[in-house]
Amino acid sequence: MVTIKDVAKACGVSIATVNRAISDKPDVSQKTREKVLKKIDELGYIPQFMARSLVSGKTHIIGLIVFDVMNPFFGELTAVINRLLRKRGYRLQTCIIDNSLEDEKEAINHLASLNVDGILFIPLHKSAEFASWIKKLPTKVISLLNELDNEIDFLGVGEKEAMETAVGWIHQKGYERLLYLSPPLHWRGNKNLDTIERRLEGVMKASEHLFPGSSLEVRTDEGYLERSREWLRESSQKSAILCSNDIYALDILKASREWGLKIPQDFGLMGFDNIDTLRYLETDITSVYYPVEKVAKAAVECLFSQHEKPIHQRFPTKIRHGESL
Amino acid sequence: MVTIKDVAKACGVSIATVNRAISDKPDVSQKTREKVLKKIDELGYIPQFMARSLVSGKTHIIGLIVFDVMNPFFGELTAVINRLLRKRGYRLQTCIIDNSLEDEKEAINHLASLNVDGILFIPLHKSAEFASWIKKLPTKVISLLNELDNEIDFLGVGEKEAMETAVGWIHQKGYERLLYLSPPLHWRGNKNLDTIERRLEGVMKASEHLFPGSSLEVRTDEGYLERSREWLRESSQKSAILCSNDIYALDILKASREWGLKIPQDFGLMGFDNIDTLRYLETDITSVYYPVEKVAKAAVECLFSQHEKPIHQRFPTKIRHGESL
DNA sequence: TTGAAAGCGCTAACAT
DNA sequence: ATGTTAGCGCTTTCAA
Repeated sequence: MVTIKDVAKACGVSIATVNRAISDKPDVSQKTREKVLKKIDELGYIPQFMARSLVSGKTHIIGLIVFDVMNPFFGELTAVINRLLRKRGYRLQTCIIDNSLEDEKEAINHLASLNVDGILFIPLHKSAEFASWIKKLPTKVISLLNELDNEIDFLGVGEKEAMETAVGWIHQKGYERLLYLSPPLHWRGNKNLDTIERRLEGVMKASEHLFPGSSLEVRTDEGYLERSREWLRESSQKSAILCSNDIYALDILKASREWGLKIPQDFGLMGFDNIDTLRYLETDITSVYYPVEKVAKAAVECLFSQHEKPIHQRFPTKIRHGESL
Repeated sequence: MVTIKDVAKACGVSIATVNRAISDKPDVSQKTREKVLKKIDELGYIPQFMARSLVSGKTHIIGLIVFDVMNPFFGELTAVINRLLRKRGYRLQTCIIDNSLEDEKEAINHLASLNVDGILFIPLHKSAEFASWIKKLPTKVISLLNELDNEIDFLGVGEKEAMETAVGWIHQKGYERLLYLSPPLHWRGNKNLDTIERRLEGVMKASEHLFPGSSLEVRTDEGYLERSREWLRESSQKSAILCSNDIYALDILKASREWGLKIPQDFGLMGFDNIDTLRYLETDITSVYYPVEKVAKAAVECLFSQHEKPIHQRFPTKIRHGESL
């Protein structure tokens, strides 16, 4: 490995001079600088980030932890954050955790140990111990989409209101019964993630009057496709399926073809996130638009702002009206 | 920041002892070890990765450079690579370059400077200078999907053969004319990327006999949607559009609805990559299956293998037959 | 079983 | 304009 020492030796100068030349310091003669830069190029010298950052204490890196890179929703979020950080002269280092709780902790730990200037992450689970562990970290941690704790900065959307609006809209369209598809509750014995909890709350609250009693069903387990089929068969009333994310909606759409059912003629369908993929479908699925750009922008601003009190910001969503209801 | 020194002081031992305790070295008394670990927990000490790696010279990090995180194809590739690396005790650090040539170089440079144990990347452009610059790096660099240079390790697929097979299949299905949609050629004055070049070659070669003369048209610019519409109008012969990637195919599919044309009744359509998104479409698009898993696996193996001669491996693709042809 | 000290590659303060 | 040196936080000999 070529070090600054090698360059210095090759140039017949001290390492301090080499450092001056590469750091654009003024106090080097033009001649020396050129000589040094030429040698650096010849030798293929690359300054070690590790050594540099050990001295400076800064990395200009922001860590991002993402648990799902297949869902284009997260791809979009990542892309936006990356762009905003680059503009500020920072780099984004993304860590993928494969829906694993152990990896989640490990990834945060790794980034903190890497001494990154901040960590953005989308929590995969919620627990009091996890939150207090995070609060003890020397690194600034911001949670996205899922609120973790009062004292941990958070950027997301008004989940409950989003669902209330969604249910209201479905009711307004004349639907008489509603099936809500949620991710599993209390996953691995943890508290429900913020989004799961609040979306469910929103659905329940709005349904109290709009879809009372058995006109609302909530389904949270893996067999939701079969159950959806059954549920649709059980009544001839006008029925709608509300999905807590677009992937579920896509699965239902796909299944509906096999079932020989038309949307919206045979039942209504609504998703959440409004992922880009929806554009390509023949059936224009109504979905809750998630303001990814706004959340990303606020997150990056939060990262660089000084604030005493923790930031908890929820942006409003809005319904993107399609043809599936 | 809490350092090993602080821990040592708090425990009344030397930093060497603290190090022994955290490094699972045998030569510490059980009592001391426990005391140290307890203090570490209390103080919230996190060993600095930078300092550690500066000493050891190892990072156990593999860098990955991706230029597009919105396309689920790359998401899938990333996820697979991540999983394989974790199994070997390595971490993946992903850098996103926003389709920018400057960022491409910068990202590689950053990872090399970070002293990662290897770099995987999907080249965004091809040039002799770029290749020789890469070869001078002290870090092992492996290119994926796009071959860069004879001496730089490469993993991908038989692009030319894939396209020959695709064209052959289209011909076999009775199509009489073919429109091939390729990404722009000689982007920003660079040599064509390997995939672009070879796919085009494959199309040309197979078409020589199967779609001679004006029965083949190649379109490479941005206005391909309008041109496709026109091209379809120009003849009543059985026509097929072959896309060099699924995103183009999705765009054509979407446009075809606006055009009031049915697939495959009015024209045939074929894509490349067989991205997961296709599953959700009503029209089951025929596409070339890209063996992502195999490529990822080979790439990771290449990373850890010692080999004198550069590795250049192309996996076979196969057609996933849908209903669009 | 423990401590002292060298040194990883670099930056920055201080000398010359 | 250039060189010398301390030290960033850690690991790893070498002594004790």
